[in-house]
Amino acid sequence: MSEHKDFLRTIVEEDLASGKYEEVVTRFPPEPNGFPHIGHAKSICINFGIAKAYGGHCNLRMDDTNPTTEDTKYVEALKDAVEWLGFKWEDGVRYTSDYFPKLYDYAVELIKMGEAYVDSLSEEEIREYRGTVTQAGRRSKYAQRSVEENLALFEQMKNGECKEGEHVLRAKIDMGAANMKLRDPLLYRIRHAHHYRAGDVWHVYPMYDFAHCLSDYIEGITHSICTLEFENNRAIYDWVLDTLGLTAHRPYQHEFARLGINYTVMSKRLLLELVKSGKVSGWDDPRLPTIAGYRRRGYTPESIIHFCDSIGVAKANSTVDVAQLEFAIRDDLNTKVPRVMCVLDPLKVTLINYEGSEVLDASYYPEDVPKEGSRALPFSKELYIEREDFSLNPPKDYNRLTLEQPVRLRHAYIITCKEVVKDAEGNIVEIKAEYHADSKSGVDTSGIKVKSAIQWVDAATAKIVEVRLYDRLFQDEAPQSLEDVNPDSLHIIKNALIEPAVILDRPDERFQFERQGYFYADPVDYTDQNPVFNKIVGLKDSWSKKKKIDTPILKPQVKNEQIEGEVSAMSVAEQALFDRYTGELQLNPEVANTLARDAKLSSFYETALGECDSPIGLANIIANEVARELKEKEVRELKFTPMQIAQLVKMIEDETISTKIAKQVFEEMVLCGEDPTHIVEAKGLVQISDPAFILPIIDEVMAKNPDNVEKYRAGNTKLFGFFVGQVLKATEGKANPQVVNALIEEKLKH
RNA sequence: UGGGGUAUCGCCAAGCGGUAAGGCAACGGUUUUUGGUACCGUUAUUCGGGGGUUCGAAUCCCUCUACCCCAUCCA
Repeated sequence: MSEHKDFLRTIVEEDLASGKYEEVVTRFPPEPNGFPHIGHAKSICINFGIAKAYGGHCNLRMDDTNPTTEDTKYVEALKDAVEWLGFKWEDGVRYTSDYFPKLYDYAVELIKMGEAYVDSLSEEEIREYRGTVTQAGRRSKYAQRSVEENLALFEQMKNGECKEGEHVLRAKIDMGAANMKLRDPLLYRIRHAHHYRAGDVWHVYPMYDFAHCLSDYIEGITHSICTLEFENNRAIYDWVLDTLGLTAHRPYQHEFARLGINYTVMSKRLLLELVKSGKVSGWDDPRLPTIAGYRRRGYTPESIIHFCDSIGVAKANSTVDVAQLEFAIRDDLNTKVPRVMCVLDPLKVTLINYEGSEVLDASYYPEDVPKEGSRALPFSKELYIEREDFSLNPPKDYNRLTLEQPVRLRHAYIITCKEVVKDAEGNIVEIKAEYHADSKSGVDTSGIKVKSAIQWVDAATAKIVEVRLYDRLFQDEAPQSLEDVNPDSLHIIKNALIEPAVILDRPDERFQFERQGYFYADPVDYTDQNPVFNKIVGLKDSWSKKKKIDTPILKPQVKNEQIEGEVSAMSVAEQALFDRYTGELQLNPEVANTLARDAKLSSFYETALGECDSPIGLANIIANEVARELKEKEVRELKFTPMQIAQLVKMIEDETISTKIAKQVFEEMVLCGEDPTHIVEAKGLVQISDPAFILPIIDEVMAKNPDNVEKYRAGNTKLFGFFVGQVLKATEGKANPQVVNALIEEKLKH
């Protein structure tokens, strides 16, 4: 993690520091109705990570309130994912279904309080009564049922005496609420379904909005962290807990943006479609962004965690470039994994001047990886190299084998091409080459300069392996449907050749096939008879990139033009005020506009005007500073009065205080409502304009930052603000900024 | 369209009135028996647009724009 804290950690730290909670308790609450994907990994890292970082704990809870979609196989997958990532949950796995009895009791309590009712409208009617985003809904006539009737009905619902859809339990909140979620949300619905865990005892099941907040409360959760789409639900979350009076040590919900990655999909629906349609082999298909998929592909838990840490946590919807994920796995594997040689597309090479065979000792790790180990590498007359590593008509900057250009066989000798053998169609089928006996790796005395070293295998001892190459599953950067799948996302090479140590010694399960990428022995299909390797990720390849640059694609640089919308017209009264402000009072039109359009502001202004005859100064501070305070408050809720603002403005006008100090004083007034004159007096905030006092401070600042002085004099005039800021800070804001500016300018000249 | 959110480099993302962090990507260069790694350097006079307040604004005020979420008996 970088030094900065994300907003969630900032909140947690504040809550801990203020004593709101003694210990942080979080939870990861998936619904067991699908396989977890890397978006869940982000949530896991956040929830478990925060708990760990602040010495608290995190629960794993299955949010299983919908019996028709949930299944044990998903809870297993969820547990696996958390475990594989290396996190530990507190005690056993929790289940919302375990709280069903408690939840039922809370519902009964709400009914008794008159805060919930049994509604018997049909599903369509409920929808209709809910209204639309612009129109208020209307309440069902059943909302008038008595507490007794509601109690009896709810009991019948629980006992299975009602049909599905016949009744629901709803909270009695507000059918006209602007927040649609608050229009008497459903709390319970009837389901005569078998619950994978609770069995058949229940006939009513709680809805998310009712169950989740209470489950959090029951578990003593402090910070209930979820994704952005639940922002509107927070109002119900708070309503339920507050209405039930569960306010003592209650949790609060905080939302962050879910993870998106380009060229893939994260929606449960699309993932399920992919699996069901057979476009992928299963939930653990290595092309899928599921945890099981990444795991099978060969990603390490460390790489996933580092990735999640690297992308940050914020509230802006965003799509992370898949390159960032690929970086995380390369970066992790680079220092961990042995290097071996594998030839994917073999081209035979016969060494015409070599006889017999030998065994080379080759290190598994390059010099820059601090790990030890080597393997025996057989070498003889017949070898295979990668077809790509030989060229008859080499492009510019081609570093590999050509008719004229020798190349080193990694860990072995330098070879020179002598003859190219072609078949009837003109395809190259074999290279006849000479090796240089005095060029053996490590004891090279040949003096031959080569431009690169290439991988190879010994024909006699190489093993045949299956290699599965994966490309992005979708061809569209932001795929919308299965239409966008990449038809070419899987390439299976049945006859790749690999050096024997990989198969015989099995020094690891992940390897770097030199110059190609990182590969993983498939945990499912690998057998001794048919070894299978999955390509995790390729190496960075600046060569193939370079070749592509020959045909540069010029993106048309279209800058979206901003459309200026129309400002709504002022009412007659507002217009009259505006005219007076700009005319008689000489206010800036913008300030006048702000004041005139806001009744709270204009009345505040009018009152203050009676106390002080500097209309412009008053208007500025009211339209800017006071406006902020009045955004979510009424005038009577303010601690300060128009008269006090008038006093403040007077002090600015007679230069007792600078505008900077005025801001400070204002902050104080907002909090305590004291007279500005008192605040100024108590804190000694009188402005200092005497150069004799300021000059030494400037000297000090300049002496402390000689490099910045130099930079400024070299032309970095942006640093001017830095110096002013430093001097102001040193005087706790009391120095007259205008005087400081003038003095610094003078000082910095030479 | 009511309400709730969000906008800082190609992609993430710090910043909370005083020098526009960092990572990924890209581009140069050095080292290299992996066209890998590592290392060095370059890449935002500008923060969605326009105004305003201020000595000083990405940060405060006004306003406009764009995008996301909400009208499942899903979570």
